Amino acid sequence: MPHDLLTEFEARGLVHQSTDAAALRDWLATPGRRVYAGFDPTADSLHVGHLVALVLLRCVARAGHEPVALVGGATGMIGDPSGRSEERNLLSPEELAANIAGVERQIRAVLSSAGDRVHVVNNADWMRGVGYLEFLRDVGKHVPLSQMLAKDSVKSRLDRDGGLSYTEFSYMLLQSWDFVHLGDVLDCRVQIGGSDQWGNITAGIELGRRLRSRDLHGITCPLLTKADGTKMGKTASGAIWLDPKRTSPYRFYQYWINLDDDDAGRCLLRLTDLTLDETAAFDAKRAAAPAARDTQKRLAEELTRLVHGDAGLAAARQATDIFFGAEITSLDDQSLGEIFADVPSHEFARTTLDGDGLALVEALKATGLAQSASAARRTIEQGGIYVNNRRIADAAHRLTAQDLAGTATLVLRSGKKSYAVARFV
RNA sequence: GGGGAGUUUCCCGAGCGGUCAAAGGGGUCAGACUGUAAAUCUGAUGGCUUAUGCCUUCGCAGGUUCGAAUCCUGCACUCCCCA
Repeated sequence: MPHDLLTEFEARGLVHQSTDAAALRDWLATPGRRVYAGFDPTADSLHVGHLVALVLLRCVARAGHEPVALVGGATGMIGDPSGRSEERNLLSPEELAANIAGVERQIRAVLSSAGDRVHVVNNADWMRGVGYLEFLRDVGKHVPLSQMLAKDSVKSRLDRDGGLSYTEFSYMLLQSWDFVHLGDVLDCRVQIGGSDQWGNITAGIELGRRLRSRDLHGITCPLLTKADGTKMGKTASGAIWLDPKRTSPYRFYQYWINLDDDDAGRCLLRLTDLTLDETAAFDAKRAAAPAARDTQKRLAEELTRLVHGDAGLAAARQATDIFFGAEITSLDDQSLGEIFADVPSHEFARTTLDGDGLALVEALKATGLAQSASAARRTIEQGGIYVNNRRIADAAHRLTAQDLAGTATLVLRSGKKSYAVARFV
């Protein structure tokens, strides 16, 4: 590592706010320091928005320190009001348990390259046994209400109609205590998080000072946004998840491939392992030959491998080759099944192909590629429908055995990127 | 409590007795161009066995009329002003 961690973060545009930089550098000058980031199990999978924090932790490991990933088994029961405009619904214990398992697995997978220097902890492990009265006396007593009320996350909510419940208000105390506790047991003194976590982080720092006379530090990274101002990782059809069951490796890969030039450049810098020299080289290539989209390809490759492994990347690439390739003529069902595994599919009775066959319009409706028969007809007439990547412009077209790509499968496509598989069994 | 304004198709917003499945914009979906980009341009955008056809839709329920999103009555909700 040519630089210390903080300099590295700064060079990659990953610092939004931080506590005293000199003190931070000083503490991080010793290798093997522990730095933590928390992840609340609000769903059974993390999404792209969480990727930044994970990447930060990976960066921590690369810099010779030890990342601590905290899964919020306890805090997840409460719900963080930060950055939220409305009160959260509480999760059931079953949901929570499932979410914790899913999130923890993903964290371990993404951080696996850092080996045994990674610590994954769950704050439920130390919060479970803490009694309410005990907590109020040991922690609550040391947190001034004036400071809690001054936090933006609290203020903005109090100004709203919905307000905020005592439960969510207390969230800050739990996270503060986590920070102090990790200082106690792991000598972890730095917390990193998204910019919306600044209030919670500083609350923890303050508690550490009061309770332990300990110097804690915090860094927040800017929210990743796209050039158009929207959040990175959000699409019209929802978030991009890390769980392949929610977002297939192919769609994950495609998300990055489709980023525009500037966004791709920033993501390469912020989300990948590439050295600064390497990212600079990509900047140059992009300026010289934007059409080659080298940046997008490398970015998609790096991140898909990080999240889905080599196998996931291979599948995504193979699917991409087929999807954006020529007419599909001779592929066996097995390959088709694998390549299109993540594409919506629909089964029809084999006999529907007999005689006149199955109306294309019906097939489009059944697979969900068209909302209604009318919509299907319109799209066909506008030249937007393809069977096995061959355009069909006749709205009255009927599918027969001749249209099969494999022995029992054919591939439907609407527009450039929406696919569906029809299987005839 | 008194007075006023409003509720239209995914969203905003026109329409104010027939020519209204309803202008315009946004969004979305296709097409062209291109780099699986941006911008731009074109078309489409309630449903149906695709039909100068039928059905559903203009807050809800009734009514007037040959005919209503448009008029009347009641109800619900929203907003504004005066108390």
